[in-house]
Amino acid sequence: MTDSERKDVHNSAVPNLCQNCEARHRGICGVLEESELLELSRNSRQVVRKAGEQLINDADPIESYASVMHGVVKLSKVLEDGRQQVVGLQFAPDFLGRLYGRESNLNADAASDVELCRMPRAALEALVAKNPALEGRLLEQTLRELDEAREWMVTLGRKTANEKVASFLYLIATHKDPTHEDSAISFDLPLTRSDIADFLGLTIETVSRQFTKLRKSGIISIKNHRHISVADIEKLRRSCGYGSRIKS
Amino acid sequence: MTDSERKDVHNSAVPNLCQNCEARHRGICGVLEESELLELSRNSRQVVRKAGEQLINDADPIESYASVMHGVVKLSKVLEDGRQQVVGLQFAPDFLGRLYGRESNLNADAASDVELCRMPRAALEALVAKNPALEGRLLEQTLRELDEAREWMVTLGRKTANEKVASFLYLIATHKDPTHEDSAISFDLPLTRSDIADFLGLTIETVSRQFTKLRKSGIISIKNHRHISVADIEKLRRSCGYGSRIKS
DNA sequence: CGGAAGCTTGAATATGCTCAACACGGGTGG
DNA sequence: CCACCCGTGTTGAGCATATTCAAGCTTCCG
Repeated sequence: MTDSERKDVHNSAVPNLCQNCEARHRGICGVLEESELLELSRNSRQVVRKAGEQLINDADPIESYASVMHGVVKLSKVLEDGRQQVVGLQFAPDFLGRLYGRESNLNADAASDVELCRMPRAALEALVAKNPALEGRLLEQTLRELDEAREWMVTLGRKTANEKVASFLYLIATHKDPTHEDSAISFDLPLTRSDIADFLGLTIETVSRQFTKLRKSGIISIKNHRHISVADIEKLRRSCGYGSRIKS
Repeated sequence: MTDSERKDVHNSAVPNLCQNCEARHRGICGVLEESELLELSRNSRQVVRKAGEQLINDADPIESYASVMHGVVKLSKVLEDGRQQVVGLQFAPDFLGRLYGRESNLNADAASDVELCRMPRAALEALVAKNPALEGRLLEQTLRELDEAREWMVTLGRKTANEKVASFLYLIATHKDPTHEDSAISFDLPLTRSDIADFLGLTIETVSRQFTKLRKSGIISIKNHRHISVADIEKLRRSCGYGSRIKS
């Protein structure tokens, strides 16, 4: 039991739903007063979805927002003829939904099995209007997402297929282990080859070939198509063509 | 003389610098109280830059922010080996600068001749902390930029060269005339072929060839390499592969 | 007028795509 | 238990689109 859990247990004002939610600490709920959290949680519901299920449709009017509690959510857009582009991935405890939007403008799907904490639009917006700190937290996340989107634009526009796939693996790896204290790391891919292709602007065949190439060159090893081991994260990083994202 | 100008003239509290600035109305300054505007303007300076001049470097620490008063600013990122990607264009009265960032993370260059209104970092951040409405305005702009970035990711990842060039022209055309009351429109390109190529993730040769193709198919006509006339904006839109951005 | 920068065009090439076959694993049902 | 199937992923061969390299043109400006 961690310190923060113990504190929560002794503090009757923290709602059950929020006890073990990451959004309570690092997510948007981290800036809320006890009374605000209580009020919001009364309106919130936990939602569970299987991998592949749609969460939000492009054209849907926005009736609720959510925090990602567990799993990976895939944001995508499609062209008329069906071509698809994944424009973002959201992990816990990210906030989900286009604030102030009329409609969503993009699709959100469960990439893995996910748990969300869904809250009604009006409840959140009322809270934002009342508490500037919440608006600040949302601004921070939006700025982070914008940075990520622009970083990815470089990948989409200027990198080779090989660099794209390496960049994707590097993204997932560093997300697993942000500090990367260790030079070796392994993880399960949260996306199918098809999703990866749509994220990278490639075909599944090309993605597959580049996986093979990275494997044969010893940069990664693959088990069961989904489990990736990276022996030396630096070597992977050097395969990315390298973006900005410089270590300070 | 417009109503708002007359009002400003009769109101001695509106600083000279701000009299004809778009940011005063549609930009970030639109949410400021008179006293706040006065305080901010005392710290602000108008800055003029020629096309091609660098405004902000990737690695620069952030010491000031700015509003675009006139012209077009190009945001870009480069890979180690020099490959470049334009990740955004900013027009008046957009806000310029990565709020809360340690360094800029991207380059900002004058795409055309530009005028900026530059304010010191501390002055703006103090104002943001004091006035939640300003934070709200910044959040709105950031959300808009995020929408645009994601829209462009589709263009970069999934469109053909021809659709990319059409999408670029459509972007500029609709920016000139957001209502597009008229089906015909003409304008000067604010970017060189090289910048356009870097925006679209193509080479200049491919961009040039697609311009020629669009011209030969009668969708656009070109004068002096820079001046574009679109006879029927709908026809151009249909060449874009079509994104989302649905008219409501 | 001459030179430079920006743009266009052409021919050959390469990178990633398409189409097609096959492999692997997990689940279902005989 | 094995046979079969379906979803997912891999591999190969041929092809298409965009790139590269090279030459020539237009516009601007001294």
